[in-house]
Amino acid sequence: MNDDFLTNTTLFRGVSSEDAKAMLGCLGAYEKRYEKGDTIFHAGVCAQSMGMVLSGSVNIEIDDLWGNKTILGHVEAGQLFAETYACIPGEPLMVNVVACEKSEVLFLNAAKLLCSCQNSCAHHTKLIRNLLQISAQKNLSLSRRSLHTSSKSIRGRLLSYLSEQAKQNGSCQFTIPFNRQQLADYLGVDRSAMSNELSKMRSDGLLLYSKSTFSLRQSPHLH
Amino acid sequence: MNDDFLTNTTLFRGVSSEDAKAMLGCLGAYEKRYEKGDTIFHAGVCAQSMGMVLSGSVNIEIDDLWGNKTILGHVEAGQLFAETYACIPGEPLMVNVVACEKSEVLFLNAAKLLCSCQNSCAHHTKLIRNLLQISAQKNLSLSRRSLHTSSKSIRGRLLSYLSEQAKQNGSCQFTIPFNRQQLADYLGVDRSAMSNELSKMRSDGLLLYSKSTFSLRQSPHLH
DNA sequence: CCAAGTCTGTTGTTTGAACAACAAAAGCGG
DNA sequence: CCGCTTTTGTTGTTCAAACAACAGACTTGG
Repeated sequence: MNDDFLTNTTLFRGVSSEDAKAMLGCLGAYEKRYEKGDTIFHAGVCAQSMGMVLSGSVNIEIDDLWGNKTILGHVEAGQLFAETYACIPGEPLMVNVVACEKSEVLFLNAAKLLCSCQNSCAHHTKLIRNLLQISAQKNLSLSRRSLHTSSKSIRGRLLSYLSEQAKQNGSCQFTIPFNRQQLADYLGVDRSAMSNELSKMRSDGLLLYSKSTFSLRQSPHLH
Repeated sequence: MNDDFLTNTTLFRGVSSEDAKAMLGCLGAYEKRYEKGDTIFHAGVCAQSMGMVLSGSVNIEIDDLWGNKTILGHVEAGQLFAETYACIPGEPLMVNVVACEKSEVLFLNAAKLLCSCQNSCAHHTKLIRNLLQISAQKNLSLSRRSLHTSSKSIRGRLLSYLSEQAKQNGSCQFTIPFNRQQLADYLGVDRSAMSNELSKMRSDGLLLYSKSTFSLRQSPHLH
């Protein structure tokens, strides 16, 4: 792990690099590596720890009884996952956490983070404040997915998602963190139907793309 | 407001009734009344305050460009809304908050709650911890909706939602907080198609219902 | 470099859900 | 109590998306 990796994460923002490292012991931290496709947390278990992605990235997924996979979110280096469950001890996960690629994860003991131990860690309060921010952000990203899946048509969902990506990147050209199957799972539609719709949208002059890089044309707000 | 209303809310849990009341001034609190259907917060605005439902209930909704309404959640007396936006100053709401019925709302200034003013309010830290819990819970309820809308069929969505309601109520018979239109908006399906599917499920012997009260039969896990 | 596997795009078929329109029932206010 | 509004249920039609099957492009590792 890079020396100032932690200070640049949202969780440790405002804590010096040395202090952050010192806190790791107090938080029962340990690292682990995963290969692409490995399941880091299985739905149903109670997570003792929350995870911070050190490298690579992971997806938050729901698999229902009928085999549908739904991707709720994508977590990149520096970000947390399962912190929700960490804040509600005893709550079983309703999602799977799966490595998108070769990844390293830092686990932090949730109980230790939340308890107000007065000993070594003067920064506990800071961390809890940061965690509140992170939780609120996660709320937004869950709401955002609901927004993108609120349209009943594939085209509507694609436009909703893609125009937001463009906005987030501050450019009409951008690369998304999903391949076709993952994008389909995120938007809750069939992959082949989605590929088909993308073609139509291209021939309608709405956008260009190759692989995971998209380029939106002038009027993505029209349907 | 009842004398020990606040102490029984998740936000003020652990704070005495007197202390809670004393803090209200510090939090810039004020009350407001709404009629059924009134919009409390409009999407796009930046909420200065978060709301606590004192009586009645409100829905969190998304209206997309094509007129689809999606209900993300239902907030009852004692619970908060817009606290996500309170934690991320400057973030515009992507949802509408609409009164489900005649309701009273207590607004609390977000900035004042989050700042660590050392003056009167010794309980700020407590409140922030409670807010973290609340945020995590809201995360769960958003994830839960994603779970219930992950099936592509109306029946699958209904079964997912209804079996969870049964579990939450600890009984096969329970009353849901939605009417048909609201349930359809929550599950992201057409109301009439949903009514139709409910009839079929009844004649298939899966459940009984009248108005908003349902009674599940033995095997709600089959499709 | 080649072979095996993965990812993406294409097409045709089928189906389930949206939609529209209406009837019946329930709730509400005067 | 009666008329008006809202809610719920029913039916038929239409259409978009799921599904299945496949071909070509792209990766990857031996």
